[in-house]
Amino acid sequence: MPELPEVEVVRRGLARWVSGRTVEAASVLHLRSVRRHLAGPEDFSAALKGAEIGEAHRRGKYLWLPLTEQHSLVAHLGMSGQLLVQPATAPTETHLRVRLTFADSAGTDLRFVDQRTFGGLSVHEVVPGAEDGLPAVLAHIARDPLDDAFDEDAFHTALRRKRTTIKRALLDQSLISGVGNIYADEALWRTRLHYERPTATMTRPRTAELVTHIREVMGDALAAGGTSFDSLYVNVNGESGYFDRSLDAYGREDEPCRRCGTPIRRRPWMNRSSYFCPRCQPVPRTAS
DNA sequence: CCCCTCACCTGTCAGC
DNA sequence: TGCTGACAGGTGAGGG
Repeated sequence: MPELPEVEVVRRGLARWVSGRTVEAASVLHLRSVRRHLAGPEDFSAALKGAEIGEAHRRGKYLWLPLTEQHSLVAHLGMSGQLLVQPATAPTETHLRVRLTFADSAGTDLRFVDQRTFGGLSVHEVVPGAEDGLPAVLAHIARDPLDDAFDEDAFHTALRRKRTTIKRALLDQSLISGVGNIYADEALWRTRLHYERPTATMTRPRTAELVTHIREVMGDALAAGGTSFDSLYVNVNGESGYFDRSLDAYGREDEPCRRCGTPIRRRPWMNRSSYFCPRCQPVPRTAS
């Protein structure tokens, strides 16, 4: 499942292999993959036809490519999405949903492949005056912690104001973007925070520590997964080597905590799972 | 307004 | 062998 580091790898691949090219045609092979393009698939294809693709941008797990001064193509990979630059002659993937062809002689196309169709592509209006072509529909997404413009003070203030728990807050994209279930558990383990810690009890130094650990865990993942983009493939798959080697909490139920040896526990949480060390990350004394 | 739950989607795997 | 259900989880609509 692509999280921020994987999406950043995709962004770099798009920048290298797609930016600057002119779209010849866009074919929609699965309606659900363009459901966020409210004007429908024909309008989606028409908006892309003949457009010159601009610089590749990312905020959290969203990607966008400016098409004109007023419109950008937005991509979200969801749970299983991939953007692949393939030789035009390569066989059609089982879950190919959208294909873009280009008006040049490079001989490659851009394919959106998505088994579970949680992700999608859509064209949206740009925030007026936004030089990076930021689509208005993404304006509410907070900066991510790898972004120079990430505002740690504002994040801390928002945490203090909320009456919720820390892991919910980490997954709230309007507070901080790019953190998914896996990196939330990893960062909380590194910070020795229980996932149900009330956000209102966070101190400024504790927030700073947490943000540092989020940056580190994402940076480690980017370093481990960032080697494959220098190829013909704009590759994302959840099987990056990082996941196999470097996780301390996520997916390690009953395995010993790498700090204290206590078995890692798994708890059902919001229709998913939370993994934590019951000794390093004790349950907060108060639940409110 | 704020917070929480759940639908959406498909492939894999454990258990019967 | 074949069926059933749990699980994976980002996002946003809708309910309380």
